[in-house]
Amino acid sequence: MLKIYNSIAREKQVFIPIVAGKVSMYVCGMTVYDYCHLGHARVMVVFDMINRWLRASGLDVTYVRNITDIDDKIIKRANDNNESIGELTSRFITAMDEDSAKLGVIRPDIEPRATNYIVSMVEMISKLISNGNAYPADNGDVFYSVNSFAGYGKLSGKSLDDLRAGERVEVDTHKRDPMDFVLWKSAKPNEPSWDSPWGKGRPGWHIECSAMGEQHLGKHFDIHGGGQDLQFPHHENEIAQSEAANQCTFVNYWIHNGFVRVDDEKMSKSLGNFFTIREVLEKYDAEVVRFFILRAQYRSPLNYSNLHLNDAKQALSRLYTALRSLTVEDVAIDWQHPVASAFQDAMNDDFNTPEAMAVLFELANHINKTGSLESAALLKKLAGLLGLLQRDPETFLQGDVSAEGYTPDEIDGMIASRLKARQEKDFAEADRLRKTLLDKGIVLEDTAQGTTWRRV
RNA sequence: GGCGCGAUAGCAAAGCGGUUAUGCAGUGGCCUGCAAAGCCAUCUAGACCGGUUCGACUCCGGUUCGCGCCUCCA
Repeated sequence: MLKIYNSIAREKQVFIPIVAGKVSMYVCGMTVYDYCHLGHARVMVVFDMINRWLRASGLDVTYVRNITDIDDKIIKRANDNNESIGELTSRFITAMDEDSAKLGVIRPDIEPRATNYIVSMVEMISKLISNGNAYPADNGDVFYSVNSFAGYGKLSGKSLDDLRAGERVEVDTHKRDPMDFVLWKSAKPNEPSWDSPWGKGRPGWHIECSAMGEQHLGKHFDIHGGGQDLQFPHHENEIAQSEAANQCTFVNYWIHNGFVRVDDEKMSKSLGNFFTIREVLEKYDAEVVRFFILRAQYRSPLNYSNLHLNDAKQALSRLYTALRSLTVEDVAIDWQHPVASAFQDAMNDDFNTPEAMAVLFELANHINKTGSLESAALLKKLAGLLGLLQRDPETFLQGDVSAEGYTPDEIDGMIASRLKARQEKDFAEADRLRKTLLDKGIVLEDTAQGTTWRRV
């Protein structure tokens, strides 16, 4: 029985799909004007893990993750770069796909781009106006009237009075209420624009997700996710739009993942303290990064540092070491098995990956003690549900993202020389060779089957 | 100012009203020519103050500190 922490209820709830056996899930994806950073990596990996677990649980999942390919920052960046918006966005969509593939993320079923759904957005805005939830202002913008929607604030736990008291919203004289937000922005010179009943313009940010969600998953669907920072105003506004337009509940379960931090501060563009995924992948194996992300519960803050990545690398090495030199068969998971059952319980408890991983380590310990092939098969299979441990162990243990030092052939040659020295009881020479390799980060391990090596 | 989240050992990170979380690092032992890996053992916990209870890291209240949202943000 899967339980999910539902942000709108502020508690864990048993997950009951709208249609038995099926799940409709929408996640707010990236605005493509720059490379993805580690915060984006967390969203991609966390919801990939959720997607995988829902499927492993036998559910038929439709996973939609949108791409925002039109907004202020994109327009500005394209101008700064002297390139077209299309060039800019397709460049960074390609980069995003590369990054996510490296992190072992399975592509969502549908990846809609905002600019392909302008018509749906215009329709939805028209509906909101005729329902009395939105109004065109005299400057050509169309605003959503927050006062017209009784449930405004139910996701973020904010009341309109509190929000107004915050008084951080810039006063726009065209708005009836300071909290009203824009659905349609009238075109300014040299900006991309589309025709609409209110003149040329482009959509506001929030409306795209309401429109694309409805197009692909219907007016009412199961799960909507994204980073914690989207809870307000983005998701709050989505609810206001969709529920006012469609007169029904928009989403049953809201899932928000915690931030990646640097020095206990949120990693963000505006703070400038972010690391791009590709920067990190220059130093660390992508699977180590994925392991690092899933080692924390998805709602907890996750501090990024080299120390923690190194720690994660050591831990993942332990799992791969347990599978080393074992021939693992691909068999179906027996969920009656107590270990598999413990893993399942952990995952069903709001996707508790740290506890699920503890089960994997207990399995590794058992394999190391007994050499059980059955346990090895189970370890690989369970870890696979998290998108981990699917490579050949030697490939992982001997891999080196920086690709410096000796080549495998050179290492094998030195191992052969060392073996000869050992046979001749010339341990000084044998140790010298071992030390030479160690200085380059190569550790030798003498086993009954011969000498193996790995990179530290 | 309003709303919310958190505080666990050297570091990271979970569950749990009473019984070893787990990983990394450390220490001792086994193994090894010596190592490494592995195995065994082991040291470091639950911010502070009250309350509930036979018993609290776990529940309740308060204090302190940290973080987030309230403006674009994953």
